[in-house]
Amino acid sequence: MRSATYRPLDRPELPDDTAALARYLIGKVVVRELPEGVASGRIVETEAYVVGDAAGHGYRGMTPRNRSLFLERGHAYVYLAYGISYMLNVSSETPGTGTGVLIRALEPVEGIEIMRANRGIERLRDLARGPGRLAQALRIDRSLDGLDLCRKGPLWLGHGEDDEPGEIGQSTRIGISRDADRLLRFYVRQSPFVSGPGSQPVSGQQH
DNA sequence: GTATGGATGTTCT
DNA sequence: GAACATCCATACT
Repeated sequence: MRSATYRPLDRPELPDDTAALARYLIGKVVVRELPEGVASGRIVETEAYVVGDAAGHGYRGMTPRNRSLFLERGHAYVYLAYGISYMLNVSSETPGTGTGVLIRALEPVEGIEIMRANRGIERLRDLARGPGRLAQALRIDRSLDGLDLCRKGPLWLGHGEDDEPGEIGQSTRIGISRDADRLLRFYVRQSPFVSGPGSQPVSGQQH
């Protein structure tokens, strides 16, 4: 695999609005720098947790766990879900807002053997299909919480090699109950690397 | 292929 | 005590 020379995202170009940021991040690249090498992947699925959203972790104010969500947009918010899986989020909007974008799935690009070792499985499609799997593949945990993702470092965001992510679908979010009807999940329609069982294009035909 | 239940940290009622 | 932005092993159709 060629060593990709990605350009980090510029904070000023990140959309202010959380849903727009979730849409914008599709096709961008998550880069993880580890001692044994670089692992990276294209973002194929995101979810927005917006202002006034009862499903958002920042909805009820700041706690020791979620304080990174209140940073200027483009910072990492990492938390442990169900005591088992880490989740990678990108903070959004103006500082103090407490909103963000959950990165739900990647198409592996670089360092695939590193991801296989971290996950303990072989199958390419399952390496980063789902937020917990993605974090495990890239060895993301709370030590990366609060990191500036717009600067090169142990974890950062870059532009893809082309800006053609493909047709983007929109649907309800997965695994939540509050504010569950809002179409705040974005994904690459034809990609096999998006997580199920969603993938149901609410805007499309399904009957 | 689908369905179900267990593991388990943090927050909230 | 219950809920939760999940994953995996196991059982079953």
